[in-house]
Amino acid sequence: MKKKGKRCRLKVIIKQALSFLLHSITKDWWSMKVTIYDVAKEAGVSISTVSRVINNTGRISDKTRKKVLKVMEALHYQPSMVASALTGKRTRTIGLIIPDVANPFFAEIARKVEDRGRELGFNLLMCNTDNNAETEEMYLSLLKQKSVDGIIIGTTTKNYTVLNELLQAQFPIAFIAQDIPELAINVVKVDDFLGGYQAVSHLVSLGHKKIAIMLGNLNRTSDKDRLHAYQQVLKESDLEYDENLIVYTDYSMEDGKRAARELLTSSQRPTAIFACFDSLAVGIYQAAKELGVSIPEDLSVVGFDNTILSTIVDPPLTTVAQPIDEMGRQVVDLIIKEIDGEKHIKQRIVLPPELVIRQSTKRL
Amino acid sequence: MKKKGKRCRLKVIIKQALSFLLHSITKDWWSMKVTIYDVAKEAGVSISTVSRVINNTGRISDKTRKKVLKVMEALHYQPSMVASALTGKRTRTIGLIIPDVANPFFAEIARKVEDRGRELGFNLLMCNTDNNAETEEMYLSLLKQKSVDGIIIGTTTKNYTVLNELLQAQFPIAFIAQDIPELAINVVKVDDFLGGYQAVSHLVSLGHKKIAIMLGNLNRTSDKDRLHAYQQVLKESDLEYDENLIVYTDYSMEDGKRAARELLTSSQRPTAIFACFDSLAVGIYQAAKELGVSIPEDLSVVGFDNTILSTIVDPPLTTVAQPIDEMGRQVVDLIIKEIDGEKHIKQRIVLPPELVIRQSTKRL
DNA sequence: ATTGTTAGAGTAAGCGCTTTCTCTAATAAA
DNA sequence: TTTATTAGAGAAAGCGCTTACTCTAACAAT
Repeated sequence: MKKKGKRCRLKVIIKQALSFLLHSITKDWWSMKVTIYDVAKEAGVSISTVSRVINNTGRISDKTRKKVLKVMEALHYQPSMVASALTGKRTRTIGLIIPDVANPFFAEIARKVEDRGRELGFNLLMCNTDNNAETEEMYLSLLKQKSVDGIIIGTTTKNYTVLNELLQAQFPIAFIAQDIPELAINVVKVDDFLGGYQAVSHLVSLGHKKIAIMLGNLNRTSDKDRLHAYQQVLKESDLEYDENLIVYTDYSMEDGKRAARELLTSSQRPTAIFACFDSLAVGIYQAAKELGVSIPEDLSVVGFDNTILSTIVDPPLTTVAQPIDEMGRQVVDLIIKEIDGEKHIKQRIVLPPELVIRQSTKRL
Repeated sequence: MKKKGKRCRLKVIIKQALSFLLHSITKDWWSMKVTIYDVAKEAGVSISTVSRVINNTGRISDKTRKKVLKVMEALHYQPSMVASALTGKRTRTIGLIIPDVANPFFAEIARKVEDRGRELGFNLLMCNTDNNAETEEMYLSLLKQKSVDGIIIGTTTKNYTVLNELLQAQFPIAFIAQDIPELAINVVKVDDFLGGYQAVSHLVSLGHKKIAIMLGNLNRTSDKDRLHAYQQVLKESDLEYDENLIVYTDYSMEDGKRAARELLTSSQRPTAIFACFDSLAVGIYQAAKELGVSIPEDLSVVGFDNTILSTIVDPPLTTVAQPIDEMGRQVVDLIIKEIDGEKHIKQRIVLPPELVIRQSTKRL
């Protein structure tokens, strides 16, 4: 009575007083959290035995196991993951840091990641940062505080400090659609160079000579790679490289629209644009419509991502497909492999893109 | 040495041996999880004192507080939320159950909910169920096991059993864009009847007489309300009510497309369709395009939601706007109020919709 | 000078589990 | 029959924190 003092007070007294009812009552009407102690007492065994049947570890006689299981069911017992997390087990939760779920590309990624996570018994803590470094840093350390088992990052991190700390702490981290070449990290991404190459080649093969490229900032390796591809195709095709046709913007529709408006009204109006994200491409559609430029007659557009957007716009957008399904699946597998710690080696998985030709591009 | 046996072993020995370095070293290179004990020892106080400065409770002299804070910083100490959750404090995590983040409507909701949650210091555990009852039930109990502080539901639950259990257990729950009229629960939603009324009235005012409605299943109160509005407008306008113009489907683009194809090729082809979700409307656009039916010339379409989709399609979609921002904000506020337990009264918050007229509707 | 307060800080129990030991009884080996 | 094993289960420590309670020294009141 002294030892487990508090535990022995009101709660237990009531439980005991009513325990005779427990066998016949299946509904958890009383809803006082039932713990492993309650199960143990009710089953007449020790908590360690109960723990063993929960985790299916150690040796237990079949009779005991059955008895405990029955009681667990009768009491509607559900082990507290908080408690088990405290004693060293995983939280079975992973953090997902992305710029913005409202952006279809990331929404689709989030969906796939969650799906795979669920299959493997992990939940997703979703964090939107708008690529804001502070928010990102906040989340990074918050997630650690919450003891998530790992973090999947899809944002343009520049938080090398925090990141390095986590990395050094052996904290499981994996990047999706995003890379930091100078770090030994887990990455799953599409082959951006190849994707860019396919996109621009396609345009060139259609006879376009004045091809613009619209991209985010160069901190993103993916953007950089796509730009390099663009440059290389131009060079290989002996096309003139015009600085004015390189447009830096952000990643939203509005950004694309703004940039496109400028581009389309300039004296150097291109006949084709390679937009590094579908969302930018949509912005281009809108600007074009405003300006009476018709796609693909007056302007060919190639996007990147192959999100749902590309099938919705009119005309359907020719775009470079990222294997979002596969990517989502693989990051999760990657990070869980690291979580399980089976002498995991950090690796980069680069998946092939696929040019999906629809109706936004036309021979000149 | 016996009392805190394990705690006093290798880890602490190493820590002590190296403690003289701690003042000068700011990087957490050694990355052994630093606990409240380390801070206490380093600061020369008891853990309860450290706890007090962390939580800013009880009385502490300024001198002590400063000292402790300094050590916390030096050691890069971050309290474990798992541990504090076990001792009765909140996990500061709420669960969000929706059908599918890849659906723009829910993606936008998820975003707003997360934003407000972040402002208030809560994280979001995201769960996609595809409206599958089993998945939903699984999540419901999993979230409880993970001790989330509350659950926001945006799916068409039929899990009255589990739900009732949670409700009876006083577990904080709030619904968004979704209601179960026969239960006393927290709900934030748009006025579906009014929205439907606006949509159909608009169509009627444009001279349409053969108006179809496309909706999900009637388990959703929202769909039911919109249908009732449809019926009421028809009645008020003395228009013929034709069962064949009521189309039940699901909520995805594909569903909309399929249903629209049928509707548009039937002998009873309507001149206007009220789609209960933007996604369905987009499906209609696609079917219409396939069939050479032009919008709005041959067919007027009104959507519902006002997601990003409605501005992307061509022509821009006339739709009933849900105040997603406000809704997201309010559910979070609602549920947090219940979490904080300030004698919270369950309530339904019904927000006004707004008909946004774009170019998908035309006078007959 | 004596007693009463109280500010400031420490002690220790407890949260609900996991896990290492330890112990007992039953079975196998001698 | 005696001893060695071992299957099965309990005891107890510990995870990192919160908090009720206790204690002490300093100051105020008498």
